[in-house]
Amino acid sequence: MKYKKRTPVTKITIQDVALAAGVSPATVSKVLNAVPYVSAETESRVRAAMDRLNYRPSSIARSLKIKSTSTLGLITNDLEGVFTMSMMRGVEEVATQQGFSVFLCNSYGEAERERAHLLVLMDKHIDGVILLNGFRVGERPAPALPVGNIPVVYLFQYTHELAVPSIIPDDFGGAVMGTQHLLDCGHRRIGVINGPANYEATHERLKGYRQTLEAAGIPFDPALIRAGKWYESSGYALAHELMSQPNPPDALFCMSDSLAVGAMSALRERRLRVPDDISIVGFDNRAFAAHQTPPLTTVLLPLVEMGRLAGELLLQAIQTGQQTGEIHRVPCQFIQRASTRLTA
Amino acid sequence: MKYKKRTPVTKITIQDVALAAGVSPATVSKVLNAVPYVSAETESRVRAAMDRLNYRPSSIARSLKIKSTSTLGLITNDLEGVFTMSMMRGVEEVATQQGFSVFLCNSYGEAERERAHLLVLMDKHIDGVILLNGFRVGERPAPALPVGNIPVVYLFQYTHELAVPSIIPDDFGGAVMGTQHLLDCGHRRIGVINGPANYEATHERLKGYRQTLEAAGIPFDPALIRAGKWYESSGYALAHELMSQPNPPDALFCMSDSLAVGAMSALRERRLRVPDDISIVGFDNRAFAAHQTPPLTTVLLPLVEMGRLAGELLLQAIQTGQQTGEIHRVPCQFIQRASTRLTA
DNA sequence: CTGAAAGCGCTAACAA
DNA sequence: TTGTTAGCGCTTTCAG
Repeated sequence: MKYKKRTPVTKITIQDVALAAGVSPATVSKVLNAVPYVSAETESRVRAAMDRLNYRPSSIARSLKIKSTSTLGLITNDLEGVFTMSMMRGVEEVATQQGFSVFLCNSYGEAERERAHLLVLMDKHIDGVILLNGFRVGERPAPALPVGNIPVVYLFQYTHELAVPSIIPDDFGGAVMGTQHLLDCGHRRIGVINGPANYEATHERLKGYRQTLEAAGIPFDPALIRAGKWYESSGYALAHELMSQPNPPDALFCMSDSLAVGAMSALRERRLRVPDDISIVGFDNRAFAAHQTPPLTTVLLPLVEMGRLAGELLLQAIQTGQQTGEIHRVPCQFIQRASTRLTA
Repeated sequence: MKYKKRTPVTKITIQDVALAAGVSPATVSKVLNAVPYVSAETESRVRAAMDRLNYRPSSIARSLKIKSTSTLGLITNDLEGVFTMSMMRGVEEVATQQGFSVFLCNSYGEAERERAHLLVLMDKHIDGVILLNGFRVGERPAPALPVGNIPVVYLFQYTHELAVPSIIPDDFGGAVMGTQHLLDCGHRRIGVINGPANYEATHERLKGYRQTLEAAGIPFDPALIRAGKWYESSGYALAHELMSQPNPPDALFCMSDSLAVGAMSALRERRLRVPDDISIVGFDNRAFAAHQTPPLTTVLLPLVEMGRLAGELLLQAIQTGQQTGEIHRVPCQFIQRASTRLTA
């Protein structure tokens, strides 16, 4: 009776519930937030009123009061990049699971747009932000706008200007896996078709290859190494080059699945059967890898897992209020399919 | 590793600005919202105070008052689908441009998750929602949760249960373009490699092909038509089938770029040069189409444009408060590259 | 255990 | 033109 009744046709508020349950709004708030010291009897009466009225608390009003929105921002520099999606999926997954929503923002790689997004995100009081790179792992500067004390994580990139977590794949480890598998298959002359030198990944992967080889007592032979673009056409051309040498490789480690597809097509032209005559391993585990003939053995880039980790680290930072400037290298995963096999 | 601890920071409010400018909060609000009848002198004083204090209004507080958040929800059933990204890009583009933010939600195609997302989106007071399909165009039921009076648009899908706008590509028109081009090149026996029958697109496209042929006075020959999966391997197999017939086609219209890539590889095996011996046209304009050898002539699926339209229609509905249950077919676009050419 | 009261930061009548 | 006054719907001391 002491609480003003409001028109029930509009939004149902905590007041309405209080009135219906014969308690005060404060009490309703308490059951809403699972605050202890509410009698079971009162609680059930309130709960009953809530779902009788079909009550849904307003996150806006709540946010205004508690200064937190259960919302995070995801700013990507490339919404078309081949790797972007999977990482986003991982982020969305853990965010949703923990009751957070994610704002999707595309900066197109432009600082000005990033600034603008950061501005509105901060106005909207997001609790944290992920800066996602869709192209290639690399270093980048601080956010285009000082984010004050809101937590940040770098995904598929890293920075030294801020003490925030970064998440990148373990390219080195992935190359070790691929190389070791080929070694285990009995191959001794393993050719490499790599990507452009301006990707850190190409160096990491080559290093992984080289180190694994040397650990197995096999000398590194520069004649077996080629590099070009990441595309199929490059794989095609370089495989031909590699195979037309006097002492050609008996296996090919292609540092992207596209490269591998191109190489397979060259191999086919040379009447070499995969995997009978030559084994081939790709990298990335793109969707099409499984649909090749034969299905491509490859090294999975742990994109979804990286996205998940990004989400987890961000949520953790939001909850604990602190974060460390650590670089997390997420391990790759070896995917055995039919383009490699044990040699006799 | 360095720890970054977050320090509490006192937010600057409209009060602070009012105080600093020697006016009332109401007046500051007025300049903020460009309400007329504020003297130029006062306005500039307020503005000065605002940026001296580095003031940023709280959208939360504002939203609570005005009951609108300049935010929309985007719920996709597939965050890995090949078409999803481009559509999202279009949506994000127009949203950002009009000062809206977009919440990214993945339903994984499950009604329960869609419901859950819708629930929190509505709690967060979004102004509208886009239901995006990442797989294939098709009909679907109403949203998994009654959305009351908030505007909805269906993207890459449509419904008859709700009078809301739907946006789909004009597959028929796209097929007409591809076929007409091949006709213009001088081809008369145009083979078709199609996708699975459980995609509406395959029927629309075949219809476009057939109608264009007949309009040109060329009888439809079922022997020239093949269908299978959308994958490369299918294109490869079906191209072989088609070409091993007594009277083989002199051109191939593949209803996806993947199919076209597979077909090209079969053609290469048969020692047929593209485009010298045979022309080939794809569909979709996936990223890899441009990187084939030769670069693939194809029909662009207008995904980004569709995303944009979805955003525009939604924003329009938000502004006008009304929407119509119309199905918008966005035209495809012909992309000429090097896999087709005029025959002598 | 429950409720009254005081806001969170902003907007919108209505006065002045 | 500008300021006063009420809230938007919720949380949170602090009394009772």
